[in-house]
Amino acid sequence: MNDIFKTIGSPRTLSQEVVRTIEENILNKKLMPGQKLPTEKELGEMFGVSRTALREAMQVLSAKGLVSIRKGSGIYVNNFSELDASKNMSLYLEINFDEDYALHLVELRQIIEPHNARLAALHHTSEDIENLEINLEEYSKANISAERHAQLDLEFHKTIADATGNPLISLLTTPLFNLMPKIKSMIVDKVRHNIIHNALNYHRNIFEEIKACNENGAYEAMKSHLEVAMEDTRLLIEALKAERLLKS
Amino acid sequence: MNDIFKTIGSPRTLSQEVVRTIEENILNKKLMPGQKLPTEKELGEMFGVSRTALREAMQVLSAKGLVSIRKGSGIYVNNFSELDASKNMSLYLEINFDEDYALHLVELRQIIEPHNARLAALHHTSEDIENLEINLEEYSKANISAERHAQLDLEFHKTIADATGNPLISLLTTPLFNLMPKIKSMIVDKVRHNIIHNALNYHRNIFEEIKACNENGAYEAMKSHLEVAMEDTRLLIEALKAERLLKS
DNA sequence: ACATGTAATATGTCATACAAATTTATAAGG
DNA sequence: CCTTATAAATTTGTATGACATATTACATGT
Repeated sequence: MNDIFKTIGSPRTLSQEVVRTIEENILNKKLMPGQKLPTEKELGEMFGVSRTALREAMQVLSAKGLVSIRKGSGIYVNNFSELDASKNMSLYLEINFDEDYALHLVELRQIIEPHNARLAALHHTSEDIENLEINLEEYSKANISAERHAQLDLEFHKTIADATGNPLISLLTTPLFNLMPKIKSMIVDKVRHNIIHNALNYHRNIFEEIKACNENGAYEAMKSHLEVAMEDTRLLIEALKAERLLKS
Repeated sequence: MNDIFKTIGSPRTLSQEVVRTIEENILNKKLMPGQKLPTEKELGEMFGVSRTALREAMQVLSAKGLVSIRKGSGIYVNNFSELDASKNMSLYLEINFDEDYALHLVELRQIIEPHNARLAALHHTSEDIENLEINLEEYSKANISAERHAQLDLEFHKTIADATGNPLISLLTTPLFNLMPKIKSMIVDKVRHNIIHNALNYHRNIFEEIKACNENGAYEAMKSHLEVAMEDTRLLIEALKAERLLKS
């Protein structure tokens, strides 16, 4: 008699129920990546719902990245990728982005990234070194756009995160790094324009220390790099505040 | 003449196109939280798609947490919450969880959490202190279940992450903390059972340092706490390996 | 054995109908 | 005039049937 009021506030729809069930089965490894699901018609009959409701569930699962739907072929359990996992996080950061976030971002980078450099010095593969070399080579060219520079900057730091050998680090930092171009373009606009060549020297130092497997050196090199980034960000915030004062 | 073969490989469905459009409008602040969208019928006419296709799009947006759909009422732009942003990340970690992840998790916690304690010592509010006190009080009781203990442990660390005043920190660490109960229960099972009271003393130390606004003390207290956690995790991995050897 | 065209299969889209929950309008009573 | 109860209109939830379109499987002819 305790469940009289139970259903109130939780009247889940049929499609949500189907989503939950499939999700559980993927979590329990009863559905494995690559596996083909029954057809929409069959699934509908199995769950006792119409094709309409079932399709809505499948669209949701597809958007989450849990299944991939191929027209004319069928529905397959997906290899849930890191990209799928971090997509919504990146979207959240973009929607809620403001200038305070820029400071919070650098603060967090100052905490994590020196350790990334340290771990990369310990665990990097030859492939990681190659990727960093390729990155630096293009980064040092004079005739590339500011957008490309920002992209290369981002990828430099991502590559180091990958080189730590800790997949959780690259997973969690990816959404953070994705904010960098937006902030960097603001800094270039409002504060100074020579920021690019400044970063190049720091990147070279970090790379050399990582390549030399010098964990302390890599740690300190990254730390110095981010201190400049923090200073630039502080200047940006001040510039934005001054701009607002002038307007009002 | 270069775009003859352009469309191949990107035949997005109508509902995906609708999702993308609404998402962009939310990102551009043209759609604000709380705002009511037109009815499904009207939206369908505006986009030139059937109600079926439009509904599939809305279900996807609802699952992502961007809109909330109220039966009989309408569809409203949602306040995209931190929970929505981190949900998929947590799911990814659960699906791909294995014993190596436990080590990677502690490694990352060792990097971030001492700084959390340090920042919490600097920026905590009186409410943060109250929450930690309530947590410790229940945590010290003898007659609560192991599951509840794990939950309180998790919340203790989450509260400190909130107390840093850096929303990015709590956002990014939440999915990590959500893995803790799973790992803790494994440690209690396989390694030792007195882990609970051990953690209590460390938690008390950390709390006192934070409350006293002692940033270095808080940093060191958290560091010590996590060194124990790392040791326990190493023991767990060894125990699991030994178990597998016996079986084979 | 291979290439090609055709049939069968599966997802994508639309239209219509009705159920169920909410909101709005209406009417009754004080 | 205000409150309340009832009814009507609105809106999302679900089901069914139909057809379009992409893929796959098969059969056919050489």
